[in-house]
Amino acid sequence: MARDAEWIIRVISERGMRITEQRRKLAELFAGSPTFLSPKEIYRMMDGSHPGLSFDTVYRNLKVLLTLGVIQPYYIGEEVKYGIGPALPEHRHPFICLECSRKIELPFCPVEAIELPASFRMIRHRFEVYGYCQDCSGKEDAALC
Amino acid sequence: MARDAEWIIRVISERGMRITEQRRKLAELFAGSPTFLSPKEIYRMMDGSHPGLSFDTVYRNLKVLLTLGVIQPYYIGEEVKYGIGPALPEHRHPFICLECSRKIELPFCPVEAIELPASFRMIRHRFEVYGYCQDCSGKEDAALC
DNA sequence: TGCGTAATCGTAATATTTACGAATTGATGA
DNA sequence: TCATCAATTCGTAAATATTACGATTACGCA
Repeated sequence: MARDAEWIIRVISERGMRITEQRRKLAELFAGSPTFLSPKEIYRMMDGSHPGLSFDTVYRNLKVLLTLGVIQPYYIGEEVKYGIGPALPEHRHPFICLECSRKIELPFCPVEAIELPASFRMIRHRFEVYGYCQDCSGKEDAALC
Repeated sequence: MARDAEWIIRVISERGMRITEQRRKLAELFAGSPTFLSPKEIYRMMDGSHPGLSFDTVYRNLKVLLTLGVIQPYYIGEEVKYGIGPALPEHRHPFICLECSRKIELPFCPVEAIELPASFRMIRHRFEVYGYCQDCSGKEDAALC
């Protein structure tokens, strides 16, 4: 299932929502952009093909795409930007209890927010957190890091 | 060097800036809070002891503390919050090139933004990113993840 | 092609952050 | 201790970002 503009359009349509010119353009923007996009950037990029575009339309449709799981927010610097789908295939990172070895899946991946210089290419990563789980809290500290 | 209110006050003073009642209160807030604080939360917590407090004062002093390296911003959910110093002793995580094994230090630590349930305690973590560096980009993709 | 309603526009309201002159107050030296 | 002066704060407003809403438009369906 390629994550292109048509995929986005199909997702919107399958959920019973209408395909407007604005949403089609938005899908093309997200599918074609190599960078994450802020609402203001999206507004500027859409205003060319849709003069008189309302900010309401941009924000409303961003929420639609978020709800549908088509895009995700990334908090870069001090602003919120949006990008198509998860950056990598779905996966989880573990929280590992030093006492009971219980493994709990963390609900996020730090790589989603990473910005490397353009010339670098990220292929894979490893992220593990160690500590004491709910049941084992209260044990003595281990050496930090 | 304990990271308490007096430490913050000392840092401000050593840089030749004045110790005002507002800054003293701000230092106590950051030193005493178990959570990160948003500007609005800070304003509300300070307004009790300083009626008529100006937002300008809050934002200006947040910038002062940021510049001094006393606090750091964390982007939690959709808002910016601030917390005292780095969460852990200073350390770096590596970007490792799959081609030339070059190790580049990443300028951030994902743990800074982690929010675990209150009953969990994080002791240490591991974060490594693998890919192709500036010089080795253009090689074929490896299997993702 | 015509209908019903979801979506958009245009505008304004709300929230957040920054800016600035007048007044205040902390730090310094006599 | 007191006077001085500039850094800091206050009070208010401007700038920016986000959300809200009635009137209008246009998409999807029969």
